[in-house]
Amino acid sequence: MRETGIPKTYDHRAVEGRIYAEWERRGAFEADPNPEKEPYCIALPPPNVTGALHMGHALNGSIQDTLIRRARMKGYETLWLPGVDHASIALQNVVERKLLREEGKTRFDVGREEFVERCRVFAEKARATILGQLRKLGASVDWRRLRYTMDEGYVDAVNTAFIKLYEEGLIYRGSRITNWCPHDRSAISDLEVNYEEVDGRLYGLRYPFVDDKGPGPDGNNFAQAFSTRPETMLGDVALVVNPEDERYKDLVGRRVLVPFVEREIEIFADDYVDPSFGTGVLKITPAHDPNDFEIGNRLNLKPVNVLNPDGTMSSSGAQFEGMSREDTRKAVVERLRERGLLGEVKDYRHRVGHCDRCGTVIEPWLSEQWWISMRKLAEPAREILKERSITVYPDSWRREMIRWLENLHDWNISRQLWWGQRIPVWYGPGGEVVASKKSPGENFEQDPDVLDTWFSSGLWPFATLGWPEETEDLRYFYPTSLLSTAREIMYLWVARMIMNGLHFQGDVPFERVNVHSIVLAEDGTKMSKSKGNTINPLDLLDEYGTDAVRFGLLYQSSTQDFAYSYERTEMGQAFVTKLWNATRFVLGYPEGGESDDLSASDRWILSEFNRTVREYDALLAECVFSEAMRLIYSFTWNQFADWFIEIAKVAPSSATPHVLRQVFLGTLKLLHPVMPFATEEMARVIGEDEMLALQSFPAYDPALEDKEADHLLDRTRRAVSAVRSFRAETKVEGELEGFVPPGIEEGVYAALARVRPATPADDGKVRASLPAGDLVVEIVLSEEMRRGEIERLRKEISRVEVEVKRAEGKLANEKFVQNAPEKIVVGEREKLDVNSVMLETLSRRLEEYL
RNA sequence: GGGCGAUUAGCUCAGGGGGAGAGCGCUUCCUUGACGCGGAAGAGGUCAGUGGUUCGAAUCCACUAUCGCCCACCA
Repeated sequence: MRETGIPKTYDHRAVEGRIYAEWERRGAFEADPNPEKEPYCIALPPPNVTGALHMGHALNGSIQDTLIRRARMKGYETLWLPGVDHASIALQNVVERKLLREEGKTRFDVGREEFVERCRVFAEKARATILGQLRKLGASVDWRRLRYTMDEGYVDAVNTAFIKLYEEGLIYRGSRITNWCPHDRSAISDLEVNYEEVDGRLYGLRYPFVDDKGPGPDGNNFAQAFSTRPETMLGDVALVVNPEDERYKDLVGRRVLVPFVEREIEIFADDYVDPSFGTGVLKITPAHDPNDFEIGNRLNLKPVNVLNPDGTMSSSGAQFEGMSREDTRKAVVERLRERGLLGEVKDYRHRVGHCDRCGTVIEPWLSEQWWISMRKLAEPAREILKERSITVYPDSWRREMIRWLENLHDWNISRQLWWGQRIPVWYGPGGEVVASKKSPGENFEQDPDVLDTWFSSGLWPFATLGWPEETEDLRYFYPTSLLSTAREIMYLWVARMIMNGLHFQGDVPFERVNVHSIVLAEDGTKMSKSKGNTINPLDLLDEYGTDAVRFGLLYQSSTQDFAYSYERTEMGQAFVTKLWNATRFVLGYPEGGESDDLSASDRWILSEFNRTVREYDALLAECVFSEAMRLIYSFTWNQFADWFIEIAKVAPSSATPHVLRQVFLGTLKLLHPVMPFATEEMARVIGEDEMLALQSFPAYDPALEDKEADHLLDRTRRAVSAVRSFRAETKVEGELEGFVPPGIEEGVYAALARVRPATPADDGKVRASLPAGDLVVEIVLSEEMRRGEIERLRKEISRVEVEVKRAEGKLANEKFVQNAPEKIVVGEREKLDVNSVMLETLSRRLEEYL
């Protein structure tokens, strides 16, 4: 064995940067329309420019890069298109918090122009960070095509989409109840509201009668309703009871007074009211509750909006004007108590909406907003999913999206935020409303609002390829091949991309969707900054090496969420080391030319490798990463390293040097998509001239399948293991003598089991009979070992007896023989035969020794 | 209130009608000329519970328990 002079462990820090630079220098990741090749394209889900990448990004990056590199090696014109998202509301919140923390100012203190500039600067910085992290991760994206949702071209696509939808009547302006965030002073969509259980109270509110019909049916001179938000009573415009409610027949049509605002309102009947809830009387506040809004519409009542955009009481709030909604609640309750108008107050656990971005309690609030009418857009998307024109892994998410598409409401897309794409609508001096990219004339004012950030990202798969221009890129790469994403944005983003793709491009945005796991903290809970249990992927990449982290993540990745495990990363690291040492072995192994003189071992490893190629590739194609990792790991470690390398040391053929190198290089190629840096370096070390990234992926070759060699090596390895086992149990040292079992590779067996062939002179000596599946290995023993051998035989016999009985029992069952598949029955018969012979052999041996 | 998923070795998790798997941890042995981030040999599990379907169930079905996650306008 030659001295290789190669360090004993692989040093990722010394390798990764150099190799990434080399890939870039070679233009390895660049893709352009090429009529001679099939396209394969993934549009990277653009990370938000709000900070740094997290573990989810690391996982999804690993997944996408693995698929992309595999496709590239398989000969596709492969484009991974990178980009980042301006993240309107999220970034605005981040910058606002920073402003408050560092300067004690709000966005209103600095003004819109200055604030937007600060957002821009922040975004620039975050973007640089993120792109650096993608490089660290080894992402093989085409950097020339980097897109940003605030790029001029992208904004133009956004405006085009808006104007088109507006002209088609699918975008409209309307005054409705929206989810209002008083902190952001903006409307948000239904999907941006998180409902959380909170311990609240249910307050009994009494409305004194102001007509002359005397007390109510319960003898009181007031009607009582319950509310969790007593301050909203200032906006009450009616009370409502159920028309079927016998108790309140006489209440309908009577008039009561809303305290404080001293407004007289009427009691109506409406089916919506649940008589069993509270008193069965419902207060109607159309400006602050979506149900009330509808009931108010039915009753033709004008809403009274009592809140300002910042959550304080408006001028309609009488004496409470200017107070916060929280203070108003306390004050209203107190004043009611003083006036004897407060009924029961009960503890009440209920769900309250919070702003997804800032956590503020959402106020249902009547305001004028831009909406997209969803019904017409959703229908084609639903059809496409129903007919499985998009494959979704796992399929349950396809059904979930269908369900969502069947029940969705119109989408509020205007935001009263500052950071984002301005709505391309202009208001003229004469009340004109014009949707246009540019000002339609003098004295026109552009709508001050910006678009929901998901409106722009919904165009991602085609806007990144040049849309609305009919570019060559768009024609060649659209629809993209696959979208890989976390499930938390299936509705926010994925479903909308499908709708938009079908609407604007007339085709699906991607052929397949991979819904990946969520990476949880080590304790199985969600990672969150506030809990302080986040793991920074960059730290991991630095400590363990990118390839180890990628392998660990893919090994854990399935359709289930998983708790991040350092063990898996350590496993990846150990795997890299194992490969590195195999590299050193291959490098130091004697060279040999091509030879046809293949041994059974050579043929076996080629056959085994070939089968691995087929299965591994199929698993990756179906996004079954965890199983693919298990398979390639076990081939590399348990077949190639544990057996073939050991055989190559002791029983090589003239072809072995070539086979060893061929299989090892093939393994590096299989692993390259997953562990790009280390495999690239190893290939270089063993003398490959061309970078792996530019080489082709191993293809399955039926000619390499070799059942005979598989069978032979299977028997040989069992025989070797049986002897090793025997040695460990009996603690015999040194070389053994034994009879060579039939149908095995004699040289391999003798060398690895360290068994010298017995001679005819040994025929009469004491032997150990070692069962090894369907063969028996016989070892010559010294006379003094006879006693121990008797014990060992008894144990073996009782074990084999159980096997025989089990098989006999099964085969004696007529129903089993009749109903079980032929294969199973035959298998059972074979087991019975093998074990019967074994039992006979062992029993005979035992008798001889007794 | 609906829906989806999970419950498998001490730990973290794969698997998915025909003798229970991996990594880590544990035990014994091995400084063999790729590798102690290693090698060899082991120990360890009525696959949450109860019923059912089946010749056969950890696997399919129903229910129960526990834990997650989505969705929903009951004040």
